[in-house]
Amino acid sequence: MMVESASETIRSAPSGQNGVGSLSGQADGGGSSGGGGAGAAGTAGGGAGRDGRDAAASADSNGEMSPAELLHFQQQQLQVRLKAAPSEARHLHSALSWSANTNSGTEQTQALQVARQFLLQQASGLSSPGNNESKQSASAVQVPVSVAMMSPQMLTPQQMQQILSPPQLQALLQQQQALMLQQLQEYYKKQQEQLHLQLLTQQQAGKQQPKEALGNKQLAFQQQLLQMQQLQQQHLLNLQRQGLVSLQPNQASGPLQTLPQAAVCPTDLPQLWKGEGAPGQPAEDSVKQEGLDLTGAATTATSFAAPPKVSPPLSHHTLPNGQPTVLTPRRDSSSHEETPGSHPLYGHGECKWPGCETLCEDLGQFIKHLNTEHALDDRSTAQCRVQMQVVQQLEIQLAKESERLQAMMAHLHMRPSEPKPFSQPLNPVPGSSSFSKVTVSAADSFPDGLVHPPTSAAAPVTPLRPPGLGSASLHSGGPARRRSSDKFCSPISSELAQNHEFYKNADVRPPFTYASLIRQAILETPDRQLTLNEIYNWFTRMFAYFRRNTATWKNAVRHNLSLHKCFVRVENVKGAVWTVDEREYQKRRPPKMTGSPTLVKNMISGLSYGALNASYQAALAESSFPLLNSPGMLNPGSTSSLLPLSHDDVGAPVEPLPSNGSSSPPRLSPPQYSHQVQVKEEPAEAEEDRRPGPLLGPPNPSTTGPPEDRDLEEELPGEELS
DNA sequence: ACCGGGCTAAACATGT
DNA sequence: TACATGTTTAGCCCGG
Repeated sequence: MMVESASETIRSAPSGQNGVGSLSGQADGGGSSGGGGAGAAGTAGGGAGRDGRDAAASADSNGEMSPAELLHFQQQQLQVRLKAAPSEARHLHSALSWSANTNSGTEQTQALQVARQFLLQQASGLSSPGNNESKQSASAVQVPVSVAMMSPQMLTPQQMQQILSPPQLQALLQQQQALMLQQLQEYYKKQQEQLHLQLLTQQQAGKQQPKEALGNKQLAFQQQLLQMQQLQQQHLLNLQRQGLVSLQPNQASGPLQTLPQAAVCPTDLPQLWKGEGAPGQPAEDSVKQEGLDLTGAATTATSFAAPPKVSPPLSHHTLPNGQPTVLTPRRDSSSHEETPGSHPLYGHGECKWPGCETLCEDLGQFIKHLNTEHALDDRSTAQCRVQMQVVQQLEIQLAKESERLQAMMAHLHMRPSEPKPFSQPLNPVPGSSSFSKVTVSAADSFPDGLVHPPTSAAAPVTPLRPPGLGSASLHSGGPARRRSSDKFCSPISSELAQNHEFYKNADVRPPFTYASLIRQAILETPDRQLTLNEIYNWFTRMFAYFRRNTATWKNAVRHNLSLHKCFVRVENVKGAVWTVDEREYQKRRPPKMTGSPTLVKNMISGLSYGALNASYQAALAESSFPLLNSPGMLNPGSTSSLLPLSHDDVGAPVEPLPSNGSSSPPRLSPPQYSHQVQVKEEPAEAEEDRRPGPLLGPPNPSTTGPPEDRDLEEELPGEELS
């Protein structure tokens, strides 16, 4: 045992025990075990739905440049961005190509609009610039998501550490980064050519177009840019807050790392180009029109300032002259790649300053040039901003790609899981008996060792999807680990409902405590009572994880039933059944929550994400409440689409608290609880008694609501009790 | 360091 | 006797 417990923490030992599905195992009585059925189903997707579209940003940019210039600039921007941002490029590309084909002015405009829409959507999370608060919340939500997508880091470093060993962490991070970078780079290359063509065509078309149209487009793009900037900045901030950035301090090459820096110091931006530099020297492309880009930059700058603090208040402090001073221009180790003697803005004998290709014999000359031509003035500032935007685009793109990657991994991981990955790998090692280990194996199991690290990958991925997954799988590692989640778990029902398929098919240990699961099982039934065997069946039916290691978890179930007062054994005609005494159940945890400090804390965090954001998010991630139920439960519909958002904001913690319960449905009245308790002694009566209760009457006659609803209700009451 | 909650393992009692 | 069901106890881990 000792050994096992030790391993438990790590969760790596695969033990599977009698791997063979123990499903039937519980043959005896009740038997309704009915096969577990797996309905596969959709991966649900949850997928991030956050739709952006709101981006209201009103564009105001006053056209300070001529339409032609604007177009030019615009194209420039596009090019740059495209180079950097593959996926976006894709969209823009499609839009552009479309226009190119038609070659008609209007159509082009449409194409641009499409592109713009796309951009707006990307910036979705951002709300109207005018509203700081809303902006914040939005960003809060969004950031996490994207961050999560970016890598396994979605979990807080601590969590990761907890779950994985340092080497594992490293490997994961590197894997992820490498993947993403690769992806981006590849795409970038592909798109480069196409974009070139597209841009050319667009240019032609553009010339024929009325200037007004161009102006509009420009505005649109500017808006987009602004939004992007916001998004990115927020994102970066969050990254920093969450310490994610720190995680990958070294890798200088990828966009990933560039991002943080970029956000921090405009001067570093150029590096971005350098780094990618490969294909067509972006710098050159983007530059080509010095005059323009200045204007362009200027324009942007103006628009920038104009709108209500577009720039993220947090990171950037606006200087007196309106320039955003971005934190410190710290030259990080990474950037140093480029030899000490060199300068990030100097390469190939020329100045890499956007829009400036001035040739400089040597570094000294360059420095001189830099100080004279690119001194701290409005122009430079504006250019910086533009560059920042570019970087932001990249960031966004990266986030999107990451998201996609995650989704892909999740997808691949999940499906196969049923048939192959999960079950097989896990079982293999029957040797040990502790099932806890099994879980681990799941993670390891990723046979290919590919990216789809179910667990690892999944974790990050899941933020959206199999919410539980991330944490769950990870947590699966240790029994205890779960605990934390449990606190928030109360809304298990919703969680389960949403990830039902996932847990059903994935051999992931659910992030809930036995007690909560048992309760859930019982509450899901119409009469709210189950025999032990039925509980077993529920476990195996609902969780693939419990189809193995039966002995262990069954013992745990029994143990929990006996141990917790909240589970009441009722002698029934048929035998003994177990019921839940909500009052007791609520007492259990609420103690902490209800208490106040903690509770309040949680509440607050849940309500005002702004502040605790980072930590809170981390907590959420850990808790594995992906979707965060509370809202979801209430508004099932919304949930899915807003997953990310809801997830973040919703205060998971809140749910347990009845406080807001008021909003929710009626909830149980205290009396009901008592009913249940009573029930135990007189089963038959008890049942009847319950029904009277508005909510309870589940099954048949009186009441209606699905089990879940009841849960909610029940959960809420807790406070009162406490 | 302490405490409480949670998980696992086991021993033991009972009933079928 | 074997197994299911319950109850208890003990040890470990983790987070507050």
